[in-house]
Amino acid sequence: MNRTKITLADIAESAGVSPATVSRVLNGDPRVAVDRVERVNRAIQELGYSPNRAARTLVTGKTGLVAAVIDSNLNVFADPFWGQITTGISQALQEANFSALLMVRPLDVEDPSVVASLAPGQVDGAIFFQLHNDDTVNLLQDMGLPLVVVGRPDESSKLVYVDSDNFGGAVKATEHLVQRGCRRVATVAGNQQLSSGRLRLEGYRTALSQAGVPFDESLVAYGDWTDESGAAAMRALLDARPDIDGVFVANDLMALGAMSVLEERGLKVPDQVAVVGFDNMFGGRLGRQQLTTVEQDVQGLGAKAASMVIQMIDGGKPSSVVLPTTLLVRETA
Amino acid sequence: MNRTKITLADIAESAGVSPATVSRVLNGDPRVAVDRVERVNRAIQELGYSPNRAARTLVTGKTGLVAAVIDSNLNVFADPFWGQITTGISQALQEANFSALLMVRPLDVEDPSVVASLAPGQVDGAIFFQLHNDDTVNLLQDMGLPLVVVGRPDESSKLVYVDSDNFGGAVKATEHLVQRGCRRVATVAGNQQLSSGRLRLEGYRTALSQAGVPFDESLVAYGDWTDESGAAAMRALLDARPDIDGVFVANDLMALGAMSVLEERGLKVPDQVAVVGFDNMFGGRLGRQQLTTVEQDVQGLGAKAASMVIQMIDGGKPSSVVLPTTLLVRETA
DNA sequence: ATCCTACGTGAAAGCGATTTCACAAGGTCA
DNA sequence: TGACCTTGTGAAATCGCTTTCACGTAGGAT
Repeated sequence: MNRTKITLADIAESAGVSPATVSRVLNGDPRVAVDRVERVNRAIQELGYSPNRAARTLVTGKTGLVAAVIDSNLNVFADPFWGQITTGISQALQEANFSALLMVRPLDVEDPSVVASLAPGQVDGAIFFQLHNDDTVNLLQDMGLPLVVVGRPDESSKLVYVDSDNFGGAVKATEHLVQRGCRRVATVAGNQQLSSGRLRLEGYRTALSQAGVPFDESLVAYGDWTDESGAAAMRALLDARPDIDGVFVANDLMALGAMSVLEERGLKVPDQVAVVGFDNMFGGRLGRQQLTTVEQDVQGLGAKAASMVIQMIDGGKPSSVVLPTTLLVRETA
Repeated sequence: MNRTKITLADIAESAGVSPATVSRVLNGDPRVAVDRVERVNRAIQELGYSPNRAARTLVTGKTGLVAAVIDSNLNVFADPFWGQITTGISQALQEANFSALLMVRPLDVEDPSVVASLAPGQVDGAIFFQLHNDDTVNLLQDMGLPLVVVGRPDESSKLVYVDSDNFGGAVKATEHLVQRGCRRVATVAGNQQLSSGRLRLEGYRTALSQAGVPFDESLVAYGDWTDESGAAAMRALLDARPDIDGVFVANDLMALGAMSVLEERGLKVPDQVAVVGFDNMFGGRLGRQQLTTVEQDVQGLGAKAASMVIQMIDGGKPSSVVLPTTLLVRETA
């Protein structure tokens, strides 16, 4: 219940040394005599001192802060993805003695306040999520801000990113359906504005073409990641091609919708139509049957992003990373 | 691409005024002559200046930071709740010119690092989530840290909190089942370690007792919020009491599990057994049928928590708040 | 006219750390 | 023994901003 804040000077006095020495002890300078180190540490203990961040920041120029910036326009609200990745980020930063500053902002607008809060000296680095518009990010990068993007940006972009292997996961999922004997493998693709949506569709196409199956436009339908849209897409698919016997759905929530349509139509999963999802949401326990799906390590994604920013802060030049995804074969395919 | 940082002094020089005047303009001091205000603002624009936080913090003693502290022991990972509430917090803070500092830490252990990072001078306030152990929080409160808890703490606790009306929501859900004509209304209760779990169960009991229905232990089963546990609980319930014709399930995910069991047993929802959930997860679109459920305004919860902390920082003494919940009647009851 | 008040402004003193620089003491080498 | 390092320490400057204080200057009251 110590109301008055104690400063480094107090420690110095209490330990009978100079402030400089206390500072050295605090920063692990090896040149300080052992007995003094001990005296100082004891004083710190007794007085319950912890150094003032602002003061330290002011002189060193390092804030110890990394911003996690989320575009508030895309509705991450309902997606567990969001909680997982921030958890990963926060913990990784923490281990390196950084703190995570959370910013939920509309990034599509050219917003000077975002730039201002990330200007040199405000934070040491930043992690951006799934942006449509790279302008702000590029500007900040040009200003010298160490910065990593989660999700794949435009091809042309020079930004460093981390992403799950959406493409590879989709390939595995589709291959699995083919190997299982499916002859008419359809897909419910996700939002094509997002790289994850595009890459999962591309994986599907690639796997089929590698299996010697010509691409068939009528086997592709699009959703927007929600289960409703998955149901609608599945209906459209079945209406156009009743002979479908396998479907790769670009995320689990849409797979849930798709499966309810299959049931509606009296089609047995996986015997008549096999289903593979993506995300491993709720461990595949999302629907009535255990969903066969592709797992991505979302928390790992966050942790990786964090460690890469830290690397950049330390002057490193990490290159972009794609984390592996795993096919989990369960009941539906 | 301005590599060298510009300071307040640069602005002063460029505008031909003293640093003091620039500072006054920055802080909206009304005593500065209009023409000077304009000169200063122009200089700020031209040089692209934004004030250094650390320096400001150092002199004012205000960090502009509010910590959001989550117990990493409880698996918030998979729960969309988490993303929603932090979004609410972050946006509300932002509007008041505060930033959110994210800390995911094990709170059950007496962790000195948590206390240290929240010690006076490090942040202006803090928001805690769902804690089992109040010790750390109470300590920090005693140290004078403005602090709000999300979720209801122990009765004995003097902490200020925000919570959804779990009790009221459960009452409404149960009443709805009774009014609908259900005679044997069971419940699948959630984790009783958490206040939300306890209060939702209590709401169920209260509603029944108000309807003149005596409490029946055999109509209560417990889960741990997962759909698996919901399924297990539902099975136990049906085994013990095959005459159940309505069930209030303490969250939507468990309701999902419960409904799959009902279907397994060939029981029609809602005709033979009516089901009401809690949370309005994914807008009730979680299962095959549109789930009747209780909605809570999670983002509002976060926003409220944030505004209360800010109030406390400004010297106010806000009292705890319980936000209303709404019954959404859809297909399952 | 004289005095007082009010207003706008700038000089300068911090805020709490880090870090450079100089210095004293002791050890080494010739 | 004297010259030269090495090592540990403290004094003091510094980071960029806010804020007190004192100082003109102008207007109002007497």
